[in-house]
Amino acid sequence: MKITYKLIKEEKETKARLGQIETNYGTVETPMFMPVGTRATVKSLTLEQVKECKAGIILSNTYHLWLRPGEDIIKKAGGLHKFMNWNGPILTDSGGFQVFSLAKNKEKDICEEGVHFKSHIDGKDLFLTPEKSIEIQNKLDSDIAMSFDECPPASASYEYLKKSIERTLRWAERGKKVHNNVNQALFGIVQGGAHEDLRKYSALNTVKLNFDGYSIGGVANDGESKEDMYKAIDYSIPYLPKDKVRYLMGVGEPLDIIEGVIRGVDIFDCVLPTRIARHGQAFTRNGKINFHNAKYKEDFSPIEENCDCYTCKNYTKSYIRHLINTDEMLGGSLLSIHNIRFLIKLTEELREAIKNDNILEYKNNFIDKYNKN
RNA sequence: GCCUCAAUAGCUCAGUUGGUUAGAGCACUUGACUGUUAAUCAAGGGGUCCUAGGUUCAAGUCCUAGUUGAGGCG
Repeated sequence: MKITYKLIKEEKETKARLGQIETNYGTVETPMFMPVGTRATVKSLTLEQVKECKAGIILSNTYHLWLRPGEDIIKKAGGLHKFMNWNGPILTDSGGFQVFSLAKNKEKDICEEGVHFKSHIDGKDLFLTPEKSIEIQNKLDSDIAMSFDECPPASASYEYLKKSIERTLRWAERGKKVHNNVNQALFGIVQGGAHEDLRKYSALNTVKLNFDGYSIGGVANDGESKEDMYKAIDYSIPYLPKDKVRYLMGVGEPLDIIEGVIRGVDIFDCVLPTRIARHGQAFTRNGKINFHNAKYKEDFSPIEENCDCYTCKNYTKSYIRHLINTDEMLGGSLLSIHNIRFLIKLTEELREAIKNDNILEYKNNFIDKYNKN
């Protein structure tokens, strides 16, 4: 069966909502943060560790798995779940995001049929189409597949974005036509930068195609402002059906997740927790901290006193600083665990705040501490 | 004892026929990262160019002596 979304409760003063996604690999609660495992691995972590962070759905990526090891090998392995040994739900991104940045000449390389680009591995000429992306995802057998979209930044011109959302709609329809995995949901993606009319148009017409869930794409892209990101959400959400999942792609920072939830988003994904971890930084209630900083040399307290993650229960800042400072792999792993758990815990607390109808109060308290630094 | 070579940032080293304010990598101190081409990228601080003389308009660079180190010959 495909996933089903159940709306449980809407928060009193905001658009935040509590929900459940039932999948073939278990039921997860929303709002929820999904760790990213682009190449069928959440970088530097075992899936036992990811599970211990209480992750529900994890992400993987069509473009990267298409190139290596190839979707046929994963199909032979029995699908992505078996291949990577993850018995929870998986969402695969379509590759649209990767391919957009790989296309050198946006006007020429991105055409009606699909996107021409060179492999980032060997420079080989490649061509990815909406049909191909869905076919690959069908074989990968993820629980949620994403439509192949064009992902231009909010800074793109109005004219460009207008043409782009039209084409993305046609791509969405084409992908839906070839989609044939009965155990896999397919999501549509709303684009349109920070323009109200474009977002509305894109949302209404994507919903017309009747997908199993809807994403807001093209945000947190190319240094766009927070205001533009929030606009993109606000301009899209009103046109999305209440009985389907809403996914804000690529977000994000703790404050953006809170703002997203308040605006009616259910699920999020982001590379930040694992990337900044490998770069030596950690999320905390008092803002991000950087383990390259000398002040942690003799700090024998955990990253956060009350954090329930494996890292905080077992290691000190001093030790983590030492690992980061000496380029030891374990440093990135321990910080990844903390950061993923931090964002997942954040969404757990947001769910609690929705139940208690006090999410704005929660937000204000959070921001107070987070920005104090 | 003699000969050769070397000595430049904390470390390892570039530095042209003498010619602006002596550079790099690493280390150090910081910053950035939002559907991962990223264990990445960027910035900053840091110099008695072994010492003392000399030549020259001008010396890290040439000359002399010394110091320290490496190697060679006795």
